[in-house]
Amino acid sequence: MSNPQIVTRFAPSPTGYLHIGGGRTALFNWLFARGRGGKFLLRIEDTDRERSTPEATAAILRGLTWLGLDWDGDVVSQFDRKDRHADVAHEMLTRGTAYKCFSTKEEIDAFRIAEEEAGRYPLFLSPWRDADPSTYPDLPYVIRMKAPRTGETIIDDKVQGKVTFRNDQLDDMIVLRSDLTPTYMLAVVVDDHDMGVTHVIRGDDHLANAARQTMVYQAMDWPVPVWAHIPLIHGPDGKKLSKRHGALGVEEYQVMGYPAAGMRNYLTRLGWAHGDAEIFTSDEAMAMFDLDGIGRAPARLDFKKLEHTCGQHIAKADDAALLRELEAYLGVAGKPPLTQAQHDLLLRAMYCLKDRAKTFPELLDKAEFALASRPIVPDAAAAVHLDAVSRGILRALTLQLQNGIWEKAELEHILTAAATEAGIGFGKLAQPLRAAIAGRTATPSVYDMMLLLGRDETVARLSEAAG
RNA sequence: GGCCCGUUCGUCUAUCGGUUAGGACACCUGGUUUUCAACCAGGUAAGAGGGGUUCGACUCCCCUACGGGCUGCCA
Repeated sequence: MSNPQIVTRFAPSPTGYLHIGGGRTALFNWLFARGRGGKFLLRIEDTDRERSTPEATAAILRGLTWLGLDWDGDVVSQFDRKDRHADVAHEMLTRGTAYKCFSTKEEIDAFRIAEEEAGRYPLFLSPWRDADPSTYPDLPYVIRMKAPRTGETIIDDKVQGKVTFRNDQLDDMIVLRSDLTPTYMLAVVVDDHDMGVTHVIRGDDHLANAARQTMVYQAMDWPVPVWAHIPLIHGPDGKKLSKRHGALGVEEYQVMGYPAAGMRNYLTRLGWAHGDAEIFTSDEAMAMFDLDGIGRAPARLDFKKLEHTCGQHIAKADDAALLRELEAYLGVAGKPPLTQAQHDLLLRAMYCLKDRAKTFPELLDKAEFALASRPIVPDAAAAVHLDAVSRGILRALTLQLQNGIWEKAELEHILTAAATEAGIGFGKLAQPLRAAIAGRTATPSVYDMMLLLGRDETVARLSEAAG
């Protein structure tokens, strides 16, 4: 079962929260590695000192943790490895696969602008590429890769297929900046190589980069990893996901009350399929997941399906685990924590709550009977069921409930008889009961609630409502 | 502008030259029901457009349209 040669990684840049698309990328890497006994590594691409923040790193780690995506080993900071990156850049120099370029940023910018205005492709070709080192000035320089100028570079991508790039379309990219810090193009390759990454699964915005990165691998004589560039997620309107679509950060989904297992399931199925499999656990997903099941087209977010998937997972969840996740939700959503009594009652009630909710807010709403304390204040919809006639029936019922045995068969007997006596159907009786017991119109079965609450509490609520 | 990728029901997708184009969500109808949720039965709904190749194309090729990505001393 163990397949030690498989190593994947997730490598976000810490410039904000964990994006929902990033979460899915991480998920795919995690599923692929874990399903094959491989390793899933985490690297923070923090070489951009201007935009990287420790807060963002913390947010990314929180997001991954909430999603249940555990990584192997320590989190790698790309910035911490800058010396190694610089060493590799200099080794490329020695190997003759890179060169020093003394062109200034201003010169290059001016060149690009001029070329674009002339309607040409602004491909900058450094005059220093083949310069004699004896002519080098004593000025700051960058190290550029000496990329092949002819032929083509082929990316054999597990998702996109074979993608060909003409080498004369690619410039000699900078690998080491004039301040001696590495660029992303160099850092990713060096890190992926050093970390032993075998499969690079990432967003397809990196597809073109893969060609340039391949050149770095070749320049260093390193084995090129297996590529899998997955399409980005789009908003419901098919446009690139942006702020106006609402929730972008993974943590926002936690705050909205979606369970992590449901999120994982939904995100796995978004852009990936394995026959007709729709609802599955993460273990099942690991067993099924494969790179060629990933679609080539960007997928759109569909909240209805997300909710349905989450509902299925809530219904199947273990009571205690679900309650634990519910309490975590309460925390992040800024809602008051459960008292011990509420906790205990909710745990006993979970069996009749979990199959009627798709999200935690819904579950909480159905659980109102267990959370509220007397006096029960009915909401507007429930209040209409507590008219004079209903209150009379409730009053009569209260007397009978004080004596009977507190078990379902007996309660059924009493309630059915009460309905018959009042000349109404059971449904007509159930609504005032709900209003009195829970203050709501949508609740679990009245029997479940009465049994859970116990005789004293039930009778007290009924008599209060009866007035 | 150049290069690259994509396009099957409203949405996520199956299909890997021959199917009445299947499933799921959503929606509609009916049923069940103690409200909500769930559940059962049924239904509406798709190969972007145009050319080829082929006995036969959703599937292979080309063009167009639309969407996306890259084109930084950002990642």
